[in-house]
Amino acid sequence: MSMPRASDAEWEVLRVLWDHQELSGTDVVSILQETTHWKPTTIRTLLSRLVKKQVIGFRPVGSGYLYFPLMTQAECEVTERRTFLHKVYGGNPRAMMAAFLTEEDLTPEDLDTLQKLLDDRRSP
Amino acid sequence: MSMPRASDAEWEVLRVLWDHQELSGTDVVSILQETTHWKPTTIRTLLSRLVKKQVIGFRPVGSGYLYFPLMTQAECEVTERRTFLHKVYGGNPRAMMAAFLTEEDLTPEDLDTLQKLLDDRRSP
DNA sequence: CCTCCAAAACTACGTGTGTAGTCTAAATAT
DNA sequence: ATATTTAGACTACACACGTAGTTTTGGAGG
Repeated sequence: MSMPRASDAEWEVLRVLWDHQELSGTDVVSILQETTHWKPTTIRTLLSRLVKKQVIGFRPVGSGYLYFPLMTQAECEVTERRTFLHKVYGGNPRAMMAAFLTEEDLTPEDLDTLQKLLDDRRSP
Repeated sequence: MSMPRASDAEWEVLRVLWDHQELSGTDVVSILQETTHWKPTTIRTLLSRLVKKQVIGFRPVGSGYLYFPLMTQAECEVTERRTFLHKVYGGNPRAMMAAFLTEEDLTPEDLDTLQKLLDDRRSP
């Protein structure tokens, strides 16, 4: 029915899998230990929860498994955006964009990029 | 220290208080019962939790209390934006804006509005 | 084969959240 | 003054999450 959601910590794990396509649990652990303080068991718990939510899958390879994403980053982003947009801006993307534009720190380059995107969007 | 966060359900309650400045618990209940299926006790639980988090305050008036926001909607939005931005876009607002611009449904009017905001932002 | 280690599985625990029931004290109606 | 309704306080409970310890098991080495 409804799209599964990944928690903050799970999202970190997902990022690693999106970057590598397919990894053994052990590899996921090593990679995440470079950037977090999580214990290996913590990381494995997160992997299991993602499997249960069917956001990632795994297949046996020799001994052990390889884990891989079942949902693309873009798909997960959509879910998060919708959730956020609904919660904070009542589903109104204009209000949200306005808030980001007027209140977040954007560099001149950011603004240039946006202008380009906007141009593309407006003149097909 | 760190900004308190309001959950999804709590945010609904907050919206009501932001819209009315100050309301009795009973009024909050009536208002929310028009738009949700929540039982009065549920709504009161949410009010209590918001008080505990110090996102709203209350003062006695006659019998009963009046509840009022301690944080503005803008302040709470900032917290949520930061959280979302960090979780999904690694804190990169450009990536996020790009995603919204290219993938969310924006009407031509939305795009016009954005263009105006962008103009304001770019030419001081 | 038996022992030992690392990978995977299972269990755990405090806190937040959605959702509400129950109990008590105060206001209201008779 | 007493009975009744009700607002607010207190309690509950299942499930998500962050975070990890403990147990089991399947090879690796002797």
